Amino acid sequence: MEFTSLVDTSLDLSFRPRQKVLKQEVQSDFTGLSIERENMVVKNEAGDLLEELNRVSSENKKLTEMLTVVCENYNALRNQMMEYMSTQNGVAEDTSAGSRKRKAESISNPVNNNNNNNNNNMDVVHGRSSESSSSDEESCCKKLREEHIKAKVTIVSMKTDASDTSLIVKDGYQWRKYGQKVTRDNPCPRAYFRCSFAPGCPVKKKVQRSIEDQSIVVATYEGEHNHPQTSKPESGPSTNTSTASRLNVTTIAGTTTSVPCSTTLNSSGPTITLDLTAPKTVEKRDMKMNHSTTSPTSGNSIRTTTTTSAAGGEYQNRPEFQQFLIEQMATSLTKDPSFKAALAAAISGKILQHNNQTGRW
DNA sequence: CGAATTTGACCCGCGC
DNA sequence: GCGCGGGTCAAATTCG
Repeated sequence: MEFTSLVDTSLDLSFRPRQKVLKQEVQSDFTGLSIERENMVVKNEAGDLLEELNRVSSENKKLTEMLTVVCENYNALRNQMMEYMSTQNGVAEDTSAGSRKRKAESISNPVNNNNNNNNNNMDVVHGRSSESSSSDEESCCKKLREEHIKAKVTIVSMKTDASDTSLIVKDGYQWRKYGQKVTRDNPCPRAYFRCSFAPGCPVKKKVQRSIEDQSIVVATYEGEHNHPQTSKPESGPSTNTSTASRLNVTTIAGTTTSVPCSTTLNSSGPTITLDLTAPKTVEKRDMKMNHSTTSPTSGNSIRTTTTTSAAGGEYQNRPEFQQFLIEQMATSLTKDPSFKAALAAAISGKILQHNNQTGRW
């Protein structure tokens, strides 16, 4: 629902009419030829500019009022949407096991169905209930489901040996590989894993080497485990979603724009990479915080792409880190149209409130 | 021999 | 409507 993009709420507040006049004055002073006729032209222009200023001010006022209305509508709609989502969450979860059905599956025997995990069993059970719903509801639920899944996406990057092509990430959970694909944007194959420890565990992960640095493996986790961790990770921190919150691994909540500091390796923005295994290595140049020890088994260190980290607490106090963090936040906030709109609304609201109190404007 | 992995085929959403 | 590409399935193969 990108209706913020329908209305350009950005305001160019850098209106400086005086600048032009000053420029003219400076120019005439510079030439040293202050002709009377030129002064007349300047005076006339100043008058025009004053008029223009008044016109723009009134226009600005109108726009501010319109903006306030738009923001109010936006907030109202958003609240309605949130309410609707909360009421529909149960339904969305019911159908969250996926809607796709292969032709072969419909004619497959029960033995084949036994090979499927409980996900598919749930699919069968809930598929019936969703059949009764209308197509509109179905598509709506699908969108909500997608948003629901989106809210649980965690991206983790790990430093591994570039020669190691296994794409296996030892994160303490038991994964079953169910597919591999070469994607268009990255020549390195992407592997698809499903959590195989608990039959009904909906968590999936995609593992792919970074196109920029082949030694870095990017794992994308989708969903939340409904069971405890099977074993301790062999190296570095756990990269599952439950511990991800503790480690502040990049968790895409809702839309990517809501992440103040996007740290996906594929994104164009800078990356803070916390290597939680070597405390003394700091790559200052690209603000990569390395923190690595040697793994007892593989020797691979795990870098956790993150915004902040409990283990990286000492780095948070570093002025470079804080400055970088502030810059990142400022950048993402200024890029966010909804933030701009909210800010404009807040400012205009304050001004209007102040004017009402003082009776001026 | 059962479990895990590989891999080609299939499905489906999306852009043109 | 068609083609493309990402994601998934499931038969074949490998491994312990």
